[in-house]
Amino acid sequence: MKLNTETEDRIIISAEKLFYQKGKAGTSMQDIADDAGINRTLLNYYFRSKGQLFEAVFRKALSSFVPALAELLRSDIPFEDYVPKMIHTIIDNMVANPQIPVFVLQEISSNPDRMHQLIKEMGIDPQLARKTMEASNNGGQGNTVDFTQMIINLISLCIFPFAARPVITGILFDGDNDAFIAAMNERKEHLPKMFLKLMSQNQ
Amino acid sequence: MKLNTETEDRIIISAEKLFYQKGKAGTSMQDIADDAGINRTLLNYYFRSKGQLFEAVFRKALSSFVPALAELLRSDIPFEDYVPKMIHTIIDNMVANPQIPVFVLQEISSNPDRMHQLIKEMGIDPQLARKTMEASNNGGQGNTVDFTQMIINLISLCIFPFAARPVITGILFDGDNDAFIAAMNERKEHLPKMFLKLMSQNQ
DNA sequence: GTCTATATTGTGATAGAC
DNA sequence: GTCTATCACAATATAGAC
Repeated sequence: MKLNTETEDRIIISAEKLFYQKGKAGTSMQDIADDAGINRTLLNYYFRSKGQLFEAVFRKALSSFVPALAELLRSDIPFEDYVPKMIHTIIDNMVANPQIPVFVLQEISSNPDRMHQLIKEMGIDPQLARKTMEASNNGGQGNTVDFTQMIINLISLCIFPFAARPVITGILFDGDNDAFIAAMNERKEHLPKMFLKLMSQNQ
Repeated sequence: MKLNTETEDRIIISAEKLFYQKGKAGTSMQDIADDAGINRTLLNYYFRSKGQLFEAVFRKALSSFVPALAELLRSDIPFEDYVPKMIHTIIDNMVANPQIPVFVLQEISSNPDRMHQLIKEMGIDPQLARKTMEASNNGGQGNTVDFTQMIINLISLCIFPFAARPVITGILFDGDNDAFIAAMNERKEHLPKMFLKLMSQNQ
């Protein structure tokens, strides 16, 4: 087709950059147009409204990491087998797009009502999730509570450091962003070891 | 003094509520005035500008949990001794104010340049933090790397669940917010046990 | 301290020429 | 597809009456 879809791409790229950093309300259509180097009205031509443009960016952000999380809940292979794989997947995703966690969490926090709808769209069935949790937990003494906590631990350990990246880099790595990234990559080995130790003791 | 400072308090209360949920740009002065049930121009009378009102709210939010984190980095008692205390302190703080993590992280993400200034104001010396980390780590084989990771783990495990509260409540607790809070309180016992196991094995 | 009125600028969105 | 011109409205902020 036309090579002119280039314009649409530039809009998306600039919109992502600015929405990620400043949020929806903190970014004006003019800001995006300026960043993309195009006329402001073209944003309306391609996406009709700011809301629809934001929606496109938000969905794209979700789709970049939700499938991995959904698999975590849906999979029926033993928990300890896919923990290392999940950790690698999530952290690699976060290193590639460190701004997404805060962006998504802020949007969900602003519009909590969306969660129901989003959970459906993401193909996550809470009932199934719970069933999976209980089933996977058959080895131990039936401590299902610990299993729920384990999932919370897993995503917390993988995602939070990126949500708090400026803080952690500033305080623990003296502003050195490369050191932060290196530490995150180390975590891909560090965290699985941790989980293995915990699980070998727990059952 | 005058009981009329009541007005100022109502402004702060409404501003916190709205800024926490919708962010700075997502909240208008009119929104705050309406929520507080007062005239819009009174906001300017008391705080001069939206920026200064936001600043007051932001500082107050920081001061609600930064001291605890600062102590975590500054303290010279052995790591394993104050881990349980820190976990209790942080989680209790988060239960009382679950919206603060996203609020603060979003603001810092929007204005990363502030970090330098904030670190100074919070009384945290990165050099001292590192020294403390290395000193506390004298028992083991000099694996300082793991110690940095441990601190990241500690704050991740305590704070992230609250940043992702709507997501976790929606997916893991079927929308039941009380169940979420209960799980968070359980974590005050669960997490210290976890850390004890890890540290007893690590050295 | 609290209100009304107003100044000023910014914003999202559309119509219509090219 | 891209631009200019324009609209309606919302936003922050201030001046001045009470």
